[in-house]
Amino acid sequence: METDGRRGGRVTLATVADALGVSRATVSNAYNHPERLSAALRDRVLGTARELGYSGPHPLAATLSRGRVNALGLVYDDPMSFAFSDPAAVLFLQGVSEVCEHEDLALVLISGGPAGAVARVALVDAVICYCDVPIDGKLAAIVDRGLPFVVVDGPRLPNAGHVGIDDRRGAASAARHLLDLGHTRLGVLAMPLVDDGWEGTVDQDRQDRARYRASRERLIGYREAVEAAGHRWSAVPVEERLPYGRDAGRREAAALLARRPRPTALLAMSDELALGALAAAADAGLSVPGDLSIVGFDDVPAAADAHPALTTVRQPHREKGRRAAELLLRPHATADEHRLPVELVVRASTGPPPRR
Amino acid sequence: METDGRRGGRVTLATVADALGVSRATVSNAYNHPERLSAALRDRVLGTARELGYSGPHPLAATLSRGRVNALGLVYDDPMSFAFSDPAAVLFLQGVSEVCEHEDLALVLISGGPAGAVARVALVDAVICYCDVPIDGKLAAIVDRGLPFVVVDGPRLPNAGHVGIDDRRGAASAARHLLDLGHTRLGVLAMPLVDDGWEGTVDQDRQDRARYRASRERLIGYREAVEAAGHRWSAVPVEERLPYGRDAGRREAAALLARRPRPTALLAMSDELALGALAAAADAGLSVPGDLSIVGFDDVPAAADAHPALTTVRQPHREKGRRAAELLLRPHATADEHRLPVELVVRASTGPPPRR
DNA sequence: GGCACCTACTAAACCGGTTCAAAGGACGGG
DNA sequence: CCCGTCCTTTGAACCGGTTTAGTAGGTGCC
Repeated sequence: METDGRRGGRVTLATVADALGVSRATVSNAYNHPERLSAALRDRVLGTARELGYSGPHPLAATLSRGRVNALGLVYDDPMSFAFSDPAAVLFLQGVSEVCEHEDLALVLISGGPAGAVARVALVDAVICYCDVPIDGKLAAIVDRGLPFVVVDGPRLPNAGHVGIDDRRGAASAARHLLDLGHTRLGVLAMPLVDDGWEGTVDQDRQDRARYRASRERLIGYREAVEAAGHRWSAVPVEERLPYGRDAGRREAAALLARRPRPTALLAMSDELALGALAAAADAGLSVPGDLSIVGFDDVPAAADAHPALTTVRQPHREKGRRAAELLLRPHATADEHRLPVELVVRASTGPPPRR
Repeated sequence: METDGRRGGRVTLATVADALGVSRATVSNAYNHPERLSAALRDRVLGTARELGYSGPHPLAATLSRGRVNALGLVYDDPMSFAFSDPAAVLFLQGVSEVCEHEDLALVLISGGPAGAVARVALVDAVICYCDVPIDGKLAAIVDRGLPFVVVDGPRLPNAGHVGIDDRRGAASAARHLLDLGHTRLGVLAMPLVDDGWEGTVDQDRQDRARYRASRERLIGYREAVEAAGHRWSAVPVEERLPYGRDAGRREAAALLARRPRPTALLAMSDELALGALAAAADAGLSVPGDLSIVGFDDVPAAADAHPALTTVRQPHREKGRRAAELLLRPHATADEHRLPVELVVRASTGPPPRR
């Protein structure tokens, strides 16, 4: 028997094995299959390990043999830190982390270099792609590595699970709500549609080129409802500002409210944008919903707390996170596509248009 | 030369090496030290790899040799999913993730089993302990493994970095603000102090036994200010409710407001609790700050958006996250203790006590 | 007393790479 | 023509374990 014991001073499993004159397999078993050892030997092994300052098998090495790291990866298409300023993303993360917790998995947030440097080497068993599958390096890295993954809110991809909502229907219900109330002059607040740093009023071509499937679908939903009500979509101004967030919403709304005739209702593609619009309305001295109705999308917690409370389209963010994680854990226990329900939540930010 | 090529069908580095009749070292170099190979050979290696469907060195194996995983761990003492419902924690996470992004590191969220099952095997190079170092399994696992770590908001520990704020001074400034305004009947809204599921009015013994250093320090800060103003601390009721969050704040405040004489000002140990108190005031038909003043702690974004905007103690959550991460990346480039500034932000939720 | 069967433990292959010392060959200078 | 250098490439050790097939020794059964 010529194991190596302590090489370079590090205390490894072999060190312990040598100290006891047993094989490395035995020490390994003491940790991983205690029942395979006699109680006496097991205690001796564990005792000696403690004395030697050995804190158990190196997880990396164990993992290499076993082939599983017990971790779920999450990639996001903006820098990961942006996710933390988007309440919807935070809820989604919460859902994912609930499952990870329950399953004793680590949750690995992957961002880093645009070339997917981190994604290429991240130690994970599977990946949730909370993004619209931009064909940038991150996803490519995941696919190349052959890791199982699920796409959330993006397009369906071969060999990948899918979780999403019916964005089109949700958007349509928001628009229909306003139209039913009698509004005829609408405006739309959009998130960044194309990654070119552009700001302004969006024409149809740009709408069609929107990078995110969710953005495109929501626009189509609005459009279908507007046209179904007999109005021209081209008469509905769509504003886009950078960066994504409340301030962008405020500026978009300001631009729309400066138009004459002024819109009487705004469709925001997210609650963050809608909350910005609320601020813009206050800036302009308009009362909501007296002078202006506003509908959001997402139903984040702040929507209900807003003044007035925001009418919005609810989607189950946490549930999306949970489903995505579960889809990866039990690939075949369930359909690999999940379309979660959306629901219009009417609160206090919408009402009939002003008398005139 | 008798490498093994394709074993079990998996395409490994050896497969590629064999296909080309070169050594594994050469293939490895093609990926990790391209400059050491002639351009011709390098291209041949990479080309063959592509043909064979080899997507580059297995990160796990590479990592085992190198000893570095390029990932930072984060442990939290509640289930990780709770962190996502605490806006202060979310900001902290954002700070950490900014640094990770910049350094091309993955960020690993560690929760799972109370015994630290996940912490014991998580694949990380170092750990941020965003918690008060409860002596539960998670931290023990980290220490056993000999991983470098930094404690945030907790006690100073040997061989560990530290990031925090002056909780005591921050709390004292909040209390002093109210006392300066002329308030004499105060009440305190506390987060859960001891992990025993208890709810009610907290006596001094329980205050001293508070599990979290930050909780203890904030209480001491309040106390010092109160006593410095010549009042008795024992006359200030401290309420504790479960679980941590806005609803707990609402119920704590309701309890305090039911007292006779009624407190004219509330000190909330966090903004979440303060926002709950705002709701409780509305429930009770009290105007803020006319009938009741409220001071929070944290200055989360929602504090400024509240109605009325919340007076609170600002602490730099994101900066805490950044510092913690940087401390681990450059252990000696900087002092291993960081005490960040706090600052009272006076907004609209505080004013003089009602005339009578 | 002989044989099948357990139990407890071990040897050796394996996981999939990285790295370092050294070897082979080309090249330039004297 | 010989020698020292530089550039490529390689063999072999190493990272720190897990696992499988198999061996020694004891037990139960007839």
